[in-house]
Amino acid sequence: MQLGEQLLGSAASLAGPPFYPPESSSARGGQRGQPSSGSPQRLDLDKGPKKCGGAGPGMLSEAEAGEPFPGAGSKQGAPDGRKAAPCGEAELPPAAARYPLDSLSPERYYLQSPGPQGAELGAPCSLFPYPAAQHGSVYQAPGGARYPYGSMLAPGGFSAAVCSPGGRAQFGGGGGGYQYGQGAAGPLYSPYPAAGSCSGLGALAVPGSGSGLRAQVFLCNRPLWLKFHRHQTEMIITKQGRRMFPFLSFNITGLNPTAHYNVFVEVVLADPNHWRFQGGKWVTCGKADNNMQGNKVYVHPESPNTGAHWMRQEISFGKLKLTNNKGANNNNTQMIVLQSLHKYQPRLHIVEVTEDGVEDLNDSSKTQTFIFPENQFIAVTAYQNTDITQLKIDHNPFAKGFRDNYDSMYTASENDRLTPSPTDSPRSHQIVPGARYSVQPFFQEQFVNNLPPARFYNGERTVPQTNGLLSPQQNEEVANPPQRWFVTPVQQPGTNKLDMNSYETEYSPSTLLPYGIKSLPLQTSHALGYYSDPTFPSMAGWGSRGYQRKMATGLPWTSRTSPPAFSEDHLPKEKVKEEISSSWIETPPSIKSLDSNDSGIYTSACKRRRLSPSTSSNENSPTMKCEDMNAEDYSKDTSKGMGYYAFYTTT
DNA sequence: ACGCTCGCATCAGGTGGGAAACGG
DNA sequence: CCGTTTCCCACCTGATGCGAGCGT
Repeated sequence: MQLGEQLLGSAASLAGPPFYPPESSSARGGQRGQPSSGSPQRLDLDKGPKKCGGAGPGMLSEAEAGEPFPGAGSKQGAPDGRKAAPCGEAELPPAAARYPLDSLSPERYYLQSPGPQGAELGAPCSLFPYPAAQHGSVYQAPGGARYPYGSMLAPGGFSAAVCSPGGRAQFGGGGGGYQYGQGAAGPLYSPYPAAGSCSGLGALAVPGSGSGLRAQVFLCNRPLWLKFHRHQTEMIITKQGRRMFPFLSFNITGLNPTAHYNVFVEVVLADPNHWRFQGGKWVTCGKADNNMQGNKVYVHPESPNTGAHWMRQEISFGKLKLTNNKGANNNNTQMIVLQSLHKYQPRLHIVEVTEDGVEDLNDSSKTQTFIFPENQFIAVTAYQNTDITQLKIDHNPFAKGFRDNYDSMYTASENDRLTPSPTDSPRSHQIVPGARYSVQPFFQEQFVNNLPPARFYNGERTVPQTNGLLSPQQNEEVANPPQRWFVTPVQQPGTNKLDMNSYETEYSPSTLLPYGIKSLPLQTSHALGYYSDPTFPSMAGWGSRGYQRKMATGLPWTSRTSPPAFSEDHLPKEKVKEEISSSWIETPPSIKSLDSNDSGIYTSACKRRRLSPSTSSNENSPTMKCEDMNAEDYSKDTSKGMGYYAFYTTT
């Protein structure tokens, strides 16, 4: 409990949003009758909804501005994928017990970043750690104590969204605080730096610099999250629990390789409002019920583990499930209990612990919290916004059954078309200035890519699609790299075809590395990801099985170093190549041959789906092209798509 | 005969849609 | 009556098991 609270507190402080005593909101929450089902407590809402109307616009805009992008989802692969991992998900991670999640944050609100759109999505900064400095303003919660926003932030300022340990003290045990923030206060807390403010990397905290190591976290599938966020991400919650999609996937750097850490995600209210989808927009209506009880924390199954372990590969929370069933939470540590129609903010907590997993509650400096505003989402029992639905269908492999056909993807309304228009699509990249590519998130492709699996194989896919897929905003990001994106991996000449074709090559987060990162031998099949071993966590949505399968084993995994220097310009292509090449993921023993993978996926796609004649999967299909593609070409393409990770750092 | 790889079948589980049920 | 939640459905992915084919 304490830990949880502390964490929260710290997080809050860093995030900027202060924690407030839950009083007001909690009171209402308690009234609700059926917490379990999560139904939005109508009591409060009832009145609220009507009110909403008015509030709508403003709130909406924020919501719409969307920062949300979910990313979760993967299935088995993932967690399990890391079979090698010490802790099985099935088992209650030791750490889990330690974080009484229930007590943690149910009542806290996370101050939502105001989210100037520009700042959020478009701002190049978004990819960078949010500068703490900008959060300097103090947000005074109604009746609450005031917490300086960024007070906790590292001096360097980068911690945008990061909560520093020190913050805990401020919150005292009171459990209660919550961060507020709804849009109103906007400017105050947002972790988002003012547009363009993100100055440079220089500001970034360097791991190890200063007192104590400061971790830096990258949101691996950020592009996908952003895409959802633009429309205000929605996450389905069900009694049995529903996986997030997109799911949370991070890359961490800056940890002490030998120290042990618990890594867990906490989901807290992003604002004190109850939301309702009205008139095609999300509007606030009434107050949120912050009394909702239930598990709010999901401890990564591999916790505790060494810093080296966490930094070695991508850390995915693909198995994390969201539920509205209070009753299920105590027993099920894989589920986080939420309330429908409430906006939530996931937080990543990294707590240094002893080898046996015991944390030092007296040393707040050992806790670091990272918040990515684009991860905000509204919990729903049924999708409200069709744009979100379409995004889910287009990107979540398990929802392929709902894709009429690939063509449809292209025929979708321009407004929200998820997939690239003919011009945007795959080949558009060719037209796009190289500069953009460089910035372009490599990973984006993975997540953003709407194309059917078959398309994934296309070697070109990486770059091209990315561009095409990017929404205008995203494109902007590309143009002005919001955060730092890492260069994509380059095909290694020596690798086999599979590798070439494999997603991992292109998409695997692992492949994306910040400059200067050194590769480490990959031990486990792959990142802590949840998408099956083969699959990359970050791939969240795609079947990864195939691709991974024949990934060359033994390829060294590259660990990331501090990002500071990411600018593409600074990255020598050669170096990138090296890194990429060295970043291959090791293939899990269980992995089958590539052929089976590829063929399986690819063929199945062809068989099952009607491929559009013009944009046939073949055309885009990496399968063919990838093979032909030489390493160099590949590297070019990949190098274009640089970043994938949103990078946050605590200081 | 043994081991390995590949292909196929099967199963478990995830997904959104739609209709029904529920509750204010 | 309306909004929300729940349940069931068809479809899909991914993991696994089994047998066939091949090489040693």
